[in-house]
Amino acid sequence: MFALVDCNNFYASCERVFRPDLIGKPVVVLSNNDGCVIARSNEAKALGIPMGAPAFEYEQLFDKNKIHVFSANFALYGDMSARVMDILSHYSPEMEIYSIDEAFLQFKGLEHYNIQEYGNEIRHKVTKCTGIPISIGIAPTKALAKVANRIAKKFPDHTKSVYIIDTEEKRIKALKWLKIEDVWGIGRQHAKRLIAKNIRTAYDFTMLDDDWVKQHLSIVGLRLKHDLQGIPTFDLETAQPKKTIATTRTFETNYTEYEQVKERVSTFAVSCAEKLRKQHSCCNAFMLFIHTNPHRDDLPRYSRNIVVKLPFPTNSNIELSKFATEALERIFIHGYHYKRAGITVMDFTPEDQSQLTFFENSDPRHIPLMQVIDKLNAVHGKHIIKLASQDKKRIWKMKQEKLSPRYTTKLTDIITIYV
DNA sequence: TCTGGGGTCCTAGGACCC
DNA sequence: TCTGGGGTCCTAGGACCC
Repeated sequence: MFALVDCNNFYASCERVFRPDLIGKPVVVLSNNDGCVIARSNEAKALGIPMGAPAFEYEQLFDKNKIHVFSANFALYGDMSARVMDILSHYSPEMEIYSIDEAFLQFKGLEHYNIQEYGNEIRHKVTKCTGIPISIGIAPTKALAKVANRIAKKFPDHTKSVYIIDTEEKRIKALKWLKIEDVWGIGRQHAKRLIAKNIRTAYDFTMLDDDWVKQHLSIVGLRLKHDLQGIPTFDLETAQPKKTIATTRTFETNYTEYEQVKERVSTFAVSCAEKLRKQHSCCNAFMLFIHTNPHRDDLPRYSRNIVVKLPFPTNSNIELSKFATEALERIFIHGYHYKRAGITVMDFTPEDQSQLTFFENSDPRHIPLMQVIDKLNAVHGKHIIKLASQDKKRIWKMKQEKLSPRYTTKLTDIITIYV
């Protein structure tokens, strides 16, 4: 059996852990730059705030309904996630962390356990130790565990937030209940096509012909169909090193000057280099993009990206920053109002086996240098050491007007308890 | 009028997830 | 005025090999 454990309204729940006065009240969390809504408590959902709602359009609604608004506090969410995952790992040696707020557990050798009680215990433990409410779906396959989780979430009173699909009757009932557009792996495009064919539920989908599914939804869709039929098709996946790593940001204001954009690009390159070193990879290529605000019709639009193959693999801040700013020179055009830029590094080789090339190589002195920089940044705070091309005067800042304290990761932000 | 039969690798685009 | 930031996989088609 697989269990899918999912934290309820995760970011909103993290904020509430340290603000218990907000329990039962509407809470939303905004994306970077306080741009749009990325998490909502149940009360906020009930008030009709959609996922991705632009904050500026909903300001009045927030005020009118006394909705508590938070800027994204990823330091807090990442730390709370680690706590939840740590607890979950005690309940099964086989676990896949699927996202910041979800994990699959595989249950083996629990045939003589009462699975329902086991699920209740996990739920109780996580809530007690972290304050984060969770829902658990348990079923013979991963896709069905996803379905069960949805039921647990939708009917918390009935299920006590733990639902098990362990009979054919339950499987069919669940699939007939689940709308096709809510099936894990069926996105907008597929849903549209399926509804046009009068496939309205997950059950209808499992009744389709294999060949048709494969032809229209590829092998991915066919595997999903089998998994929903109760034939185990998806295995637990172990953490793999990433194949691409990106750092991209929307700017708080429009940038018109090359120097402004160059500073951001240099910082994105450094961020990618740091992430590369964390997984002991070097990149052989990257993609840089810049574009103007696509939502503004009154300003001329410009959007370009450039893929650069490197002469040698690297994960040095200095080299990557240099290549990135050189690439920027090639696509930057004066006169536009730039709103967003980003870098994706790709085509990785392991750090310890980068091939020396004939003509040009990564500067070997950068290896110990980067080690020292990483160490200093780890001990003395993020980014105490920067390149001269980065943000000396802090010319940029992110809009974060409603940021909560870093309760769990910064000593000065720790809560005070009055006894 | 008739024009072979295999492969591999790479890339762009499209779909999906959180 | 103000609209996020990451990832994965698959397929088709083109370029190239013999």
